[in-house]
Formats: sequence, C-alpha cells, structure tokens
Amino acid sequence: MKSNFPIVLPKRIRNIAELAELAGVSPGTVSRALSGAGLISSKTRERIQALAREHDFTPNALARNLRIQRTGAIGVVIPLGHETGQHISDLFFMTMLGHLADALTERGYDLLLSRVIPTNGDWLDRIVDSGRIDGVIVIGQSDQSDTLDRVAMRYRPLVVWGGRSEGQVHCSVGSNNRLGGLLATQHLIERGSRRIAFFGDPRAREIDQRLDGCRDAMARAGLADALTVFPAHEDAQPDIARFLAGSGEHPQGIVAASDIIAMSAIQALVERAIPVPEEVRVVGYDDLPIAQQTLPRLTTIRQNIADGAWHLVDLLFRRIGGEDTEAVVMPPELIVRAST
Amino acid sequence: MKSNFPIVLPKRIRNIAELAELAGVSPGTVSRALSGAGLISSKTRERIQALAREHDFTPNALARNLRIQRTGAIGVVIPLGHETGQHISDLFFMTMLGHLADALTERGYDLLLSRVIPTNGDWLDRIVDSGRIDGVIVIGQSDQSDTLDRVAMRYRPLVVWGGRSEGQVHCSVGSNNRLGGLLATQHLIERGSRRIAFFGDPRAREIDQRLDGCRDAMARAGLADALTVFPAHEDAQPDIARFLAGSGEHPQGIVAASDIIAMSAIQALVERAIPVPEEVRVVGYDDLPIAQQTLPRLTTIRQNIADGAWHLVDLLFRRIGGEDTEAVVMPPELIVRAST
DNA sequence: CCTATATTTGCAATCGATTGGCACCGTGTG
DNA sequence: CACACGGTGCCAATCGATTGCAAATATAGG
Repeated sequence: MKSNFPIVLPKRIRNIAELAELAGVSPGTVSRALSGAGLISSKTRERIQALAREHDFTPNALARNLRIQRTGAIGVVIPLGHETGQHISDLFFMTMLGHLADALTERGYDLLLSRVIPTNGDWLDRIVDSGRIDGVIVIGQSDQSDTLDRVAMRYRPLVVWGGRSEGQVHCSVGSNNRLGGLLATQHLIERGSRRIAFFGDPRAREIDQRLDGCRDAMARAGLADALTVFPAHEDAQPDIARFLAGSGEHPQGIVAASDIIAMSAIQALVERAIPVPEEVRVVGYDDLPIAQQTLPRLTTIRQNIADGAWHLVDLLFRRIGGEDTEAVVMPPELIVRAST
Repeated sequence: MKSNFPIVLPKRIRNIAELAELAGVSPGTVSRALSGAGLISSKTRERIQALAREHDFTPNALARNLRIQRTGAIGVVIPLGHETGQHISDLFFMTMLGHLADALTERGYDLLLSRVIPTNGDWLDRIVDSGRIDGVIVIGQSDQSDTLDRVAMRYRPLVVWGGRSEGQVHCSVGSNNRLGGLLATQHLIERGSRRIAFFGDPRAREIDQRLDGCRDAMARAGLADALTVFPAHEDAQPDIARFLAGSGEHPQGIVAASDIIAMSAIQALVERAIPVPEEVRVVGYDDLPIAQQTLPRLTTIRQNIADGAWHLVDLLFRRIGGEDTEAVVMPPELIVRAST
C-alpha cells in the first residue's frame, strides 16, 4: 500500500480558461500562445505551452471550429447505388478510400465516412448541409449523376470519382473509361478472340462508358455482331457460372468491368474445364493488388488509384480555395499478364 | 433571356435565429420545434418544420454538439503497425470498416477515419483528446497493445478488434485466434500433411496467437519438429515464392495468417508446378469474400466480420453509456473448400 | 367575470475558443 | 520630467444552438 496522502494529481484541465487561471493570464492570451500566431512574447508562449503539455491539454476542437467556421473534416461518400442488399463488392472503393485517408491526413484534415443507399434524392444535400465538413468527395457516380449535378450547382467544394460526360456539371476525376474498354477489347481481338462477352452492369455510368469503348473496338474490327453483354455484379458469381453454362457456344474473350468479376469468370470457366487463357481470354479492370495474386495472373486495365486519390484531394482543396477546376481524365493502361 | 426582374429566391437561412425571425418566434422556440422533443404546440412545431424544409435549413451541427457536449461521431483507427511503407494489404480491415460504417450509420453516428503509423506512443492520445469524437474503435492491435492498455485506463469509450490475452486492460472483440490456428492445423494433419509451414508475422499479437494454436496442434500430433515459421507479409509475394523455392523439401501443408497470404502461396506453388491441394494443402484465414473466387477455392478459418463489427459497436455504446464490458471472443469456424 | 391551473413561448446564460480594439507597461528622447 | 512609441496582455463580443426558468397566454372551473 502506498502512502495515505495521495499524490495530488494535476487536476485535469478542461478548457482554455482553466489553463489561463493556472498560468495567471487571461484566456485570450492562452489562445494566442497555443495557436502559435502573433502578438505575444515568446517567453509567455513557451511557459504556457509547457503548462499545456504538462497537463496534456488540447483545446476543444468543436469550439474552435465553431468560431473559425471551418471544420477540418472532409466527407467521403460511397453511394451504394442500385445494389442495395450486398455491399461487399466495392473493393476498388475501399482501396481508394485508403489512399484518400492518407492524402487527407497529410493535409491535416479528418475523413468523415458515409456509405449511403441513395433512395430519395436528398442524400447528398443532407451530407453537404450537415455543417460538419468543409468539402465532399464522392467515390463513384453509380446512377446518381443527376443528383451530383444538382448539388454541384450550389455547393462548390465537391469532387467526384468517376467518368466525365458532356454537359456534366460536377467536377470529376477518373480514368478514360471508353479508352479502357477499347484497349481491353482490342487486346483480346489481337490475341485472336472473335466472340467476346462484356461482363458488367451498364447502369453505372462508368461501366456504360467502358462498354461503349468495347463496342467501338468491335465495330472497328468488323465484329459488331459478335458482342454479348451480360450485366454481371461483383457478388453474383453463381449468375456468371450459369451464364457461361447457358450460352451454347462460349465466348472466346471476356471483358470484365472489374477484377473481381474477372476472377469469378475465370473460376467459373476453369471449374467447367475450360482453360484460361487457352480457350477463353479474360481481361479485368482496375488492377487491384489482388490482380497479381490470381491464377492465372490477371491481364487488366490499370486505373492508377493513388494518382486518382491525389487528384481528388488536390482539386477539392483548390475548390475550397475558391478556384474553378476542370475535370481530370487519366489515361488507363493495359497491363498484360497471364490471363490472355 | 429570362425576365430582368429576378425571381426573389428565398434568402438562404443561415441559422436558427434567422428562421425564428422569419417565423415570428424566438430562437428557442425554433430549436424546440426542430429537435422534436417536448414543450411546444404541435401547431407551431409543424409550421416551423415546414418553413425549415422549404428553405432547406439544417441546424448547425457544430454548435449543437458544442452545447450538447456530444459530437455524434465515432473515431475508427487503423494502426498500420510495423509495415510503414505499404498499406495496401489490409483487405480484412477494409471489409471490417465497411461493416462498421453501416452499424454506426444505423445508430445515427458518423465515422471519423484515421490511419496512423504509430511512431511515437501518443498517436492514440491525440485522437482521444481531439474532442471531435465520442468514442474510438481501433481495428487491429498490431504491436501496440501497451499503448492501447495505457489509454484504456483513462479513457473508457474505447474498444479494439483483436485478440484477448491475460492481464489485458483494453476491451477487445475478436475471434479465438489460438483455436483458429489449431483448427486449421488439425485439418491439415487429418488430410495427411506432416511437414507444415506457418506463413505470417508473429509480431502482431493476433498472428502470434494463431501460431500458438498451430504449435499446439503439432505438438498434440507429435509433429512439433515438423513446423516451419516464415514471417510472410501480405504484399511480399516474391518473398513467399523465394521461400518455397529455397527450402529443399517443400512443406505438405501451409497455414496462412490471412487469405491473401494463402493466395500468394498457392500462386507461387502452382507456378512452380506443384499442384494444390494434391501435393501441398493450403488453408487461409479470415474468409474474405474473395476466398470464394480463388482457384482452387480456399479452405479457410472464418472470422465473422459482420458479427464482429456489431459487437464492437454494441460494446462501444454500452461503454459510452457507462457500463463496464468484458472482452468478446468469438468462435472461429473452419470452412472446407477445395484448397485442402 | 375572476381566479387557478396548464400549456406555450420568450429570455438569457451557457458550451469553449478566437480576435479586434483598447489599456497598460517600460524605455528612449526632447 | 513629460511624451511618444512599440510591444504585451486583457476585455468583451462572437460563432450557433440548447435549456432552465419565468412570463404570458389559453383553458377550465367556480
């Protein structure tokens, strides 16, 4: 047992006023001492800073933000779109989220995450008007381009990961999905595939653009009639298997709208004893880290996620600063591995 | 060109006082009308709510929180631990994050995400003392158990995903890692493997516990000497390949500390023309969604991530409510698929 | 019609930090 | 000794919403 005379703990300092009393100065002085800037002698500043450290006191961020009219937080929103039930699929979004977290942390901002299922049209308004954030990054347009455009007209610090289309109001960052679809398809054609299937749900704008590129490539090669579209989802692996079992003559090449869909397709094929890439060539999209861990390693269209995140954050802060910004369209890149 | 007499837009309402003026009542009344509860006639309440809707006015959350002394946000922290450079790997954490986002949203709380590289010991203190959050969930103990324990002693609303060990101060939720390691290893032994390798970095406590279980199983089967440990990381696929190339006689079974590591191992084996599961059996850990998309489909130890997230949130709110809570240890489950 | 009670609403203090303007201090100069 | 001046530090208003208490109004009862 220790002494009965308890050690007098430094009483926990709850606010700037208490620290001021302790230091024998006024709250205003403490504020100036802690926030660094200006009008105060370095002697008092250091004394007060030492005191603050000793009592490990941090000024209340809420109060500061209220006064300052700046929250120091950025909202990151993942709209779940049409696929209400399952939300396992968004591996790409999650990877993006990681990079965004890093980029924002680096700038001293917090990241407020929301996943929303856009049922009524005001999901984004609610977030934007919550007063908790200084700006918003939306990952993925899903089928919500109209909402995004509407809010973008009145709320400037908003940027969106996704495709750009003509007449678009909101500022987007994304890769050239048409070109990506084109590259993937051309690659398959070069390798000798003629009957080609596109696996992906074109209700999402980005996917639709990839499909456009795919169609374009087929048309250029005079194969317009040899394209099938199957609206595969990321977690609908059984559907994919069923589709491949159903179609009498299986396709010779598959353009998947994501690496995950590509994995499902390869699996369904190999389990039916159809070898990849010998009989069917498969190309994915995204180049997630796992694309290198599959068997066979996945040929895919790389979207540079780290660069994308950097651009999103950069544009957002430019907009917060009042600048007007143009959409960024990044070039996708064909990464050839073993699945084609 | 439209009329030169501009439509008089409803002037944007910035705060409760302006709305009060518009409605001809006092700010206090507006506050009561909007916050729902109590002392106000339903007539005025509805009138004011309609007015608020019309001007789409949302009361400032910051001010509310300052007054209320409650932020309505929960911090979720992912400590990146020893692996400073790469932070792509944490697919498990990301999946957990998704479930947490859902669970917190459901309770009307926001999620403030931080990824931190714990260099000095005060990373968690800074988050806890920021005054921006009502509680903290840490995903993964990494090698930071001491810090977690220290902070847990003074800050109650803190829960951690990870393993429990004796003498632990912080409240944790996790699966029984020892048992998981044991199940995986016993399964391999039953299938006939004798030389077994454990792939995973035991510096993280949870991994170490899995290794313990693995050792236990080997000892029970009288195979204590037949175990090799290789500190594989999730993104160190080349290392894994090199290890498998290096060891003269390859192992007959591999216990991987995560599904991703298992995928890398399978890939390295198959590319060296060693068939899985015929020559080497591989069992993963986590049962991430992609464990079903691999070739062969992955036998693995399932951690029920959704349940885990639910427990984390549940315990956190019980602690916020002042309750004292015990750690939760969930039973892992062996899922047998095609890789063994 | 007047009092007693119940219901609504207004007033003003409060949460905690920031900041412009003013008072005060010590020093150097005429 | 008086005055000006640059540098410190204090005072009080402010950000926007909440809430206990008191005042005002409506309703009921005698």
